[in-house]
Amino acid sequence: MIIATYNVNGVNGRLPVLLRWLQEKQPDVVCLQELKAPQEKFPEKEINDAGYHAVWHGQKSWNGVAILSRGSEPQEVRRSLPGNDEDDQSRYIEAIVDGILIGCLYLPNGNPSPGPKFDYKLSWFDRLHKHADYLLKENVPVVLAGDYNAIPTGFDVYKPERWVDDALFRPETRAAYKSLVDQGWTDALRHLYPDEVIYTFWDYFRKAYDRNAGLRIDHFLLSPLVLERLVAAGVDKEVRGWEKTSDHAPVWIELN
DNA sequence: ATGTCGATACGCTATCGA
Repeated sequence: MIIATYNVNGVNGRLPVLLRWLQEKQPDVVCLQELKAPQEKFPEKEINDAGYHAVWHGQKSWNGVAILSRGSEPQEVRRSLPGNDEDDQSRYIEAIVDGILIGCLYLPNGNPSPGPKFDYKLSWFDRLHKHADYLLKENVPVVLAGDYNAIPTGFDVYKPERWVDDALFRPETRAAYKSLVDQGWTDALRHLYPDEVIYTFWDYFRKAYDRNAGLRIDHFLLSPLVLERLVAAGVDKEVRGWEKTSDHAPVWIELN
C-alpha cells in the first residue's frame, strides 16, 4: 500500500501534472495541499475518472486540502483542526482509509516573522500538538502527512545559514516540530534514511531545482502501529522537473 | 534584494501569498 503527499500549488492549474503522476505512480492514498480552489471548483470528475474517490476542503484563492483513495471511499472524520472555531483557513482534513486514520495537513507558512502570521503558525502548531497527542492515545494506526512548512534540522536545507530568520527554520518552528515528533511519532523518511540529504521542495526562483537548492518540509509522521508496517519511502523528485510543475515534489511511503 | 509561480479582480496588468 502506497500513501503519498503532494503540495500541488493549485489543483486546477496542476491537473495535467497531477493526473500524469497518478497514472504513473498509482498510489493508493494521496494527501493534497494548496488546492487554491473553492469547494465547488475541485476537479472531482477528472479525479474520479483517474480511478480515485476524494474528500476535500476547498477555499477560494488559497489553502485547501484533499484526501484521494483508489480503493474504498475515504470515510471523512473531520475537516478542521480542533481548538479555534474562528479559524476559517482550509488546512486540515482527516479520513479513515483501509483502517488507517489519515490526517492531511497544510501548516501555515508563517512569513514574515516575527509578526501575526508567525504567531498564527505557532498557534496552529500548538493545536496540532494537542490533536496529535489525542490521536496517539487512541492507539490506532495514524499517518499525519502534508506540508509542515518546517525544516526539521540544518541537514534538511541546502544552506541553513540563509534560512535562520525564515519562519520555516526559526528555532521556535524547529522546536515545535521536534516536540511534536517526541510525542511518539516517527518521521518516516528520516527514519529510513538517517544520513541522506532529502529535499521535497525547490523554490521557483533562481533555478533552485537545477542547483538542488532544496528544503525538506513535506513529512510523514507515523504512529507506532503504522511504523511496524513501513517498508519503503521516497521522493518522486523527477516530477519537480516536469513542465508546469509544482514547487514541491510528491513524497510517499509504502506499508505492508 | 533578488527571483517565479497560481489565483484573483474595477480583468490583458497589478496585487497577494508563497
